Amino acid sequence: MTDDDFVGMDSETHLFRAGRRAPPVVCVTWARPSGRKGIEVGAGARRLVFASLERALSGGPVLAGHSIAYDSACWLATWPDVVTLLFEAYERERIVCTKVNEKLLDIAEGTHFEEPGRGRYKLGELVKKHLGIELEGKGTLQLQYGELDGVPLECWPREHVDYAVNDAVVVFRLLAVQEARARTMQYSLPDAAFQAAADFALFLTTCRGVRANGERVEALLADIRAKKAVLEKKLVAAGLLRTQNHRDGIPTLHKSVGKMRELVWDAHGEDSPRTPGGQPQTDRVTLEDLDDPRAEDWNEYSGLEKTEGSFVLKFLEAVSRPAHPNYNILVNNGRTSSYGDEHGGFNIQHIARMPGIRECLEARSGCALAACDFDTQEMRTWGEATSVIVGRSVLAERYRQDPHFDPHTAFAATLLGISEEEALARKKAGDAEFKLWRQNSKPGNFGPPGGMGVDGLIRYARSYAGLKWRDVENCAGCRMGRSSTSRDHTCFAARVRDTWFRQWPEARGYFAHVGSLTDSGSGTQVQLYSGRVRGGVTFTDAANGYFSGLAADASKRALWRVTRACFDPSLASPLLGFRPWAFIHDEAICEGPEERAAEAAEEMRRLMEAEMQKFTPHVPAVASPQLYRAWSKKAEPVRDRGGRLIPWEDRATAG
DNA sequence: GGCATTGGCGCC
DNA sequence: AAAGGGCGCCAATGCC
Repeated sequence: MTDDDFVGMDSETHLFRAGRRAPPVVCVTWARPSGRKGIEVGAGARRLVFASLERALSGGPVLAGHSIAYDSACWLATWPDVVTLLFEAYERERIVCTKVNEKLLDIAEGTHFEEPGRGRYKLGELVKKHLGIELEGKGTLQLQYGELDGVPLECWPREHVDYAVNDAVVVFRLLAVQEARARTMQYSLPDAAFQAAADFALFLTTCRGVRANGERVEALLADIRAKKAVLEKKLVAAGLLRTQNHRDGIPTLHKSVGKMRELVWDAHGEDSPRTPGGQPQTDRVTLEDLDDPRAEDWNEYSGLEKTEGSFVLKFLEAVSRPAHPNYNILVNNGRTSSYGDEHGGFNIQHIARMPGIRECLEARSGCALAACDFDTQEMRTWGEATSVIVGRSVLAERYRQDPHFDPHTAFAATLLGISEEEALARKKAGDAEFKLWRQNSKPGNFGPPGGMGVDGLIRYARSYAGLKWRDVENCAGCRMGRSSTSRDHTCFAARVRDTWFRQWPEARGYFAHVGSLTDSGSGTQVQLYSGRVRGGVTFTDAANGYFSGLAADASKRALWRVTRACFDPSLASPLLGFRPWAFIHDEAICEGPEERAAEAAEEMRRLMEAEMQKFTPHVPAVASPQLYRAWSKKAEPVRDRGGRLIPWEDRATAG
């Protein structure tokens, strides 16, 4: 590695806090492989950043940093006019991140995992692991740079200068180790710079943060607590809730899982469904089968506890100041993840869809949320994957014939033994029975592509929100009915799976290929188009990987395009001034002035479809925009007479 | 008592 | 031959 290849960079900043996740820059350091290095503050730091980006764009060294998305966001916050240069540098793959690289390499090796809260990918940990160096000053010196802002460099304590410069030095030393690792694996990290760009986009999303409506949160909390109080009386009487003295002396109620296990055992004995650890299972589906009011109360109580603890209490903190959901750019299958922290952040990718929950989060005053999600994204990417791997895909052909093809209606028609024309007519007429069949056919389309078997399909169908196969009547040859148990579903599930294989004949060839990858138990998968590698995959990992990873790549590209349009004035996009607000796998949501939101959402659709189309050349890409003030899963696109999008209003919470 | 693991469950 | 995957988080329990 020479000075022409890379320059390691790092920034020290003021402390971040709620509402300021990208604080002002205090100093910027740089280091070259040859040993040259330096530190700049104030106007010098600004000149360094601009010059480094300009050089990178004109064939000079690529900028490398650890979590450089953070540095980039701080540069942008401190010097807003760096925006076009910065986005252009990311776009042209002139910025890379050693944290992203490390994850990509670990995933390729099959050794990627994250120990919760352990910071396995922090600079200090990686430097210790790969360079055998213990970095001094993390958590102490690092927190003191705010006090040095404005102080001339010659007055800085030596250790503060050395600490900052050293971070830039270890970055390119780490990069050298990563390049060597990549060489041994014969892996060129083809999407490293792109993942770094998407990481920047996601960090900007975190910076924006989300606000909650205090009245809605309070009302929801009161409602939950009232419902809990009613159930508590009954569950205490049944011995399923016990009081325990907390150490501060306040007695609190706790569920007695042991007692619940006894009820399951009483009902099923040796035949009880078991957890992997061998205990009688107490999940929702098992308890529903008990047909015991105590178990019903338990299920309802558990749901309320989950809603209160995981969602509503988090929203409470977002009432008086923004909360900042965090994102992780890369997990094993190529997707992102989201997580909470001690600063009031939370995992925004698992907020319940149940009406009333998401609605607590809303746009700031004068703003609307412009949202756009991909239509049946993973069905389309499976169609793409089978087109490429098998050479022919009925599913892809159907999408090409009709970009708005509905695979669930088609599959339900086959299951029911009726024609697609009749199915479509019944769907259009609002036929309730057909609607139920369509809903019940979804697990059949979602599960089997990932290699799901009959038992798995039953479990999936029974836990699928708002769906119960026991409600499917008239299943010839089955004993399906209101009192059916999980075993009675086997016949239906087997029929669903067989029908699925007939519906999409490309499935045989797909699984043959996936099986050949993993013949020896585990194998290596190369992602279509992006070339990202994942090692140590099992059959089901690989079966899922092709379509979920492809969808993830497309969605991240789409988010990048949307984010750049929001920030970079040189694009003069209708999205300019809007800010990405959330990213939920197949959906992007931006926040911005209500009066421009319609055009913004339409532009999101255009950009997202264009990006997705690059990843599914055999299948048309379709995305749907919509507007709302409060987040909701119930929302639908609403247009005025002129066809212009207007914000969707929830009848339940309007007024 | 505090930390680690398990079971369950929310999302896609 | 057969085979859902990916997360993060909470409460209860297990363990030292």
